[in-house]
Amino acid sequence: MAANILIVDDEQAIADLVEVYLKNENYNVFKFYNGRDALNCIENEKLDLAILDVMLPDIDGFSICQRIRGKYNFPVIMLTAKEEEVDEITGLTLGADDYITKPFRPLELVARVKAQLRRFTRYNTAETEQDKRVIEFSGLVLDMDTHECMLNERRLSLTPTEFSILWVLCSNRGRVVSVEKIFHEVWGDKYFTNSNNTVMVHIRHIREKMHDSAERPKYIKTVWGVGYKIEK
Amino acid sequence: MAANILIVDDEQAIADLVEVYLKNENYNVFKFYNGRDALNCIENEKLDLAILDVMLPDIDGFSICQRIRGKYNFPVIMLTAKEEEVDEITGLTLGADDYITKPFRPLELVARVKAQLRRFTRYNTAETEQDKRVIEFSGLVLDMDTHECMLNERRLSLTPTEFSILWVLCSNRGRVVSVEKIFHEVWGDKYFTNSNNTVMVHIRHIREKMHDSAERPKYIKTVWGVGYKIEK
DNA sequence: TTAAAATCTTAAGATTTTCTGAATATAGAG
DNA sequence: CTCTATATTCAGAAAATCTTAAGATTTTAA
Repeated sequence: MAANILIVDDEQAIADLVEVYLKNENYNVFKFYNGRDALNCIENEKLDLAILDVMLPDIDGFSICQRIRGKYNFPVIMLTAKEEEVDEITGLTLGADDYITKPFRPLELVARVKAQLRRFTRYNTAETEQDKRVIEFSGLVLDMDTHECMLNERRLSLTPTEFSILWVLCSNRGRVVSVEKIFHEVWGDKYFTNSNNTVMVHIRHIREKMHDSAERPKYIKTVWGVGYKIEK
Repeated sequence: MAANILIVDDEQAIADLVEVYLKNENYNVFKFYNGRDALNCIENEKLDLAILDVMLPDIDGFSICQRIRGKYNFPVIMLTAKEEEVDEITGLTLGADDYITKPFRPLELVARVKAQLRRFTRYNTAETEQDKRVIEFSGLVLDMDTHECMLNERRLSLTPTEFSILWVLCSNRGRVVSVEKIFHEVWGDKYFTNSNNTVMVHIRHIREKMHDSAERPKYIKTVWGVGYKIEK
């Protein structure tokens, strides 16, 4: 059975985005644009995790978090705008299990959600490849927590974007991943444009660091007309 | 029971085309040329999927998508024209489950629709031959996701068009497929002309890669005056 | 706060792959 | 044998991908 997740953010675009990515992972999503409705949901639904924006027009995220802590026992992830960094410590001490600063990568959000759910054994049962925070196969090791990447004992220093792209490719290995999908996963929809080759340039850089070549690639293969692929 | 699918596009030709292909797959199609009528349909019909053009004269696809997200729980596929201004598109595609850029192949559209419907278990029950994304029989394996093709353990590297044509032949195996039908499936009606032999050339290339010959073909047989056929 | 470094994005052009149409050849039907 | 449908070949056009580099932006360090 899928976990029930609450998302509250008065920025509807953010809440909607989060909803899409969570639904994509087959979670049940309860979405609200204000604190009042969220509190109501908390009382009436059996939740497994809550994602709360700190700044809400009516009841702020901290208060909601405290309310949850008082009566329930499920993890809470706080969303904070970059400018509110001062409050980070406060939020944590008030009992949030994790916090994410906006803007965030869908990939990152989903990874954090899974990490929190994992702490509650109920959802440990069928851990798929996609749920892992460390990917390791044929000489390649990727660690989502540290963003470290090792290839045959050699350490590749990847930039955040490069790491994210490689992560997407690796967590879908054996399958072809379209450029569109990479965009979707790494940047999120709102940065989507049709006419740029940003992904390609990053792929190029990753290949370079892997000592891989486009013409006869050992790792990242080009599937013409479809996308990129890493062999199983 | 067949799924209910909404298609909205102010380019009537596109909407009509999509309608034809979806009806061909026995879906119930609700077709509209503007956003207002579409919204009305969303409220009154029990939909299973929506295909929305981003640029509509009255209410844009993005708004419709948000409206759906807010109240319902079915997948949304967005249609975007490649030529559309980047600025217009940025931010407009938020929240869709998949994207297809125009022009697209009917085959591709149908495949994406099925992929989305599959995510909703309700329609998993009676998966027919046509719904599959992998075709496998007598030593031949075609994978729609990766565009990979294996013939007796040997890997054929087909171009996108070649793959599409072979897919059409295989998914209709045992039956003769006319050149016109191949055109219809792979390119869509509007590109159909009688005065070229493009399909033939592609068939030739496919046969070559299969080590097949026209005079005594093992796989793709020529049915004089009718079309091509792959034995069951 | 400012400067330096790292990273990201964009754009233009090069390269590679794929598609198409024309010319010509071959094979089957009547 | 003739007519027509299908096959073959190939070259130019079109499309997708790759490469490079410069400028913009963000992060880090002083």
